[in-house]
Amino acid sequence: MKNEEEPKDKRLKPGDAQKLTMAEVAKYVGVSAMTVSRAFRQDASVSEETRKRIMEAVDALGYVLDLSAGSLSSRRSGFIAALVPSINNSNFSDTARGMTDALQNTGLQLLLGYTDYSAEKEEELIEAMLRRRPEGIILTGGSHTARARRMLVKAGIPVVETWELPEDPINQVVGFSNSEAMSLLVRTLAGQGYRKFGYIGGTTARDTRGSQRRSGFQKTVEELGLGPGRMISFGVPPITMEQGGQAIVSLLERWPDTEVVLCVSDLSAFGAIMECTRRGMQVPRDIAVAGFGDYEISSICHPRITTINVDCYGIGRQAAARLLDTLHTGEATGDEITLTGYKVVLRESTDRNGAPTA
Amino acid sequence: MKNEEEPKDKRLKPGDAQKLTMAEVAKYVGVSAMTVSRAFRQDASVSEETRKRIMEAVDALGYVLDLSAGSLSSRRSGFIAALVPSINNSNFSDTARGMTDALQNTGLQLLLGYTDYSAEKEEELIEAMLRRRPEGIILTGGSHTARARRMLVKAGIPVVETWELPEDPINQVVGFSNSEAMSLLVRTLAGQGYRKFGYIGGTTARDTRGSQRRSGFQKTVEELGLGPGRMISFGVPPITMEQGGQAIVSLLERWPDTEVVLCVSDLSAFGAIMECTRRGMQVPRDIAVAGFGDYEISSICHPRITTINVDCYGIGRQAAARLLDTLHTGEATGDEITLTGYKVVLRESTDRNGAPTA
DNA sequence: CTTCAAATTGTTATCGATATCATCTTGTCG
DNA sequence: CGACAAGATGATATCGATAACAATTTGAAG
Repeated sequence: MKNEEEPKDKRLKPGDAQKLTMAEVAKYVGVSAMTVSRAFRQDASVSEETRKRIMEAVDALGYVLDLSAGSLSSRRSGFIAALVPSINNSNFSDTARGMTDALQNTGLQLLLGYTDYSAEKEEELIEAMLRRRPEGIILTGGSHTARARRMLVKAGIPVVETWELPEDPINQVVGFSNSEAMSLLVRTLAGQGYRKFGYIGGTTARDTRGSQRRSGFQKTVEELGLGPGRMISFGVPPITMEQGGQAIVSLLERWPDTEVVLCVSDLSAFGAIMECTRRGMQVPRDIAVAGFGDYEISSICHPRITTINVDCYGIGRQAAARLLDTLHTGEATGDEITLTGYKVVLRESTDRNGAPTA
Repeated sequence: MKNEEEPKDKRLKPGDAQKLTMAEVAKYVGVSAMTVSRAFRQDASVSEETRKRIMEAVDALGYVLDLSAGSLSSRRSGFIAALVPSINNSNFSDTARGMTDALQNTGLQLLLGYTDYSAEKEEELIEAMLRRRPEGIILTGGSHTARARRMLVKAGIPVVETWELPEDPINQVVGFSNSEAMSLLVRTLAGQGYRKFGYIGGTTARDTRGSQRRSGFQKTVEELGLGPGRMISFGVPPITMEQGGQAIVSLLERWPDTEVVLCVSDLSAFGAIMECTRRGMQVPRDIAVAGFGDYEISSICHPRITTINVDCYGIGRQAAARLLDTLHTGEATGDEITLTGYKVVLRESTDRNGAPTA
């Protein structure tokens, strides 16, 4: 019944993939493979005329450079590895974009992985990445398994840790103190007269930045003599918008007189605010809420959310830039800490003068 | 002044990166390199005892497999390339996650790139990706430059186009009709009694899924005899939340009696709703709004947003699964179209019975 | 005690580019 | 005009693993 005669035009013919090599391009042009190789790099010495002829042949034949072969002999993979906790989080995808942009036109390509906030997953990924012999690696945070650290050091490539200030950096750092940033937010709000502070975050273990924010909160509230903060832990980090909503409900059940609630991220803050609105409470009139991260949503939603703006994109961009520096200067730069900025963005959700809308 | 005697403990010593090779591991254990190579693959025939000894040596020496060398000789790169328009968009990052998950434990790694909704950027990226000799490639959408198509066909690897149903597929497709999905939404809302439809989208050219949604809207509104839709184009796609807000303002200025506004995505719908709220209009009492994509925000915000739920994660997962199939069956599978589901999710933002809150 | 198949390990060639050094032009300058 | 530097190109070895085939060992069956 099968009609073998049907036109198999578009079908993938195995033979189609004529493995074209540089040597064949070279033969076609009448030069050596080495010259073709040179023609692909701008620095190399090939006469303009030859390069032009070669490029025409490349076009005509449809040759595509094979970097896996190239990187073996040149001992340069052309990869930069980057690990982020999650890519569905726009803070981190902004960071990834910053890295991609910084690597533009450098001949380096980003090899991206998601750790899912897990140090074990990170360890696995680090090994998987190192097998590709990246020329540098960018990590999120400073908590790694012992084996991960060992592999990184042994790899002998520059490492940049981001988004935090690790106590014991492996190499370079591009980030900020999450604890101090949260502290600043607490002080700012306390300066506006708030006294009864609540906090919503995930159950602590996995998300180190989250726990740093939490401890910054706790420490500062106590320093200000405002007693122990009212802490709610809800769900495995990263906590969702929905969990933010659930969390604020339990927080207010337990401590109904809370004046302002700080959240580990804008996403949970947003969920919290929406849940309050839905329950007929007005933010900030009845309860003030603040987030962390300055996600797009926070400047758009109603009421707009007070938050800490973090230079996510800049973290990625600078991390990649530091790496490039180190690669160029021959890795002698040593370790540095590059601090990235953050700032409190006061918006409607903590406005002391009450009702968000008219 | 420089103290050369300082302990350079953590500093990157160039010599640290003792290029360990398989041969050295082999010598250490007293076997051949080939046996070490075998020990790394589960299928290969190595006695358990030998494998154990080798793995202990690998651990002791800190050897990490070099896949760039491996892929050259095995002619299998272990890469799957994937191009998405943007990674800051959670719909696409869900798709990326679906692909990553599907590739788990297959020994294949995702090589991810962002096209920024540009066919030229896509062409560049396709070339960059092909230089790594991926074993398959996943694209978003069906619009590619002529050269991109040529390169893809020539590469002789399976190609999966996603998120749309291209008229002339290169190879396999995993997606749905954006136009029909939008059409379904229009019909559903018309069925609820809405008559005066508005539409908010980006200026069309770049985002092909966006323009398909737009044309689905326009066609259906006319088919239903509701006259030409009221269309506002605002900003270069992907349009932001903020642009959604600006767009609905101009739409309502021009056609104040509009009953329901459909938006190219939930993000613009959200921005539109928030802007309305801010201006004292109630959604859906004064104006109904619907989105597209069922982003997390839409089920959390207030009012909750009516939208089209798309199986973003499933698109990624199935695209990768199709690719794996094709790779296993030796590429003979030929072309197929895998339809992914979508459904209308009716929520408060288009509720005919009025006021969102009590 | 053979014999032969299966299991285990080794040897050699090779993947496709690039580093390195060698060769050959060309042109400038004393 | 000779010498030498700069520019362009080529020949060969090599990067570090794996494919393919060969060799050896082991064990079960006859």
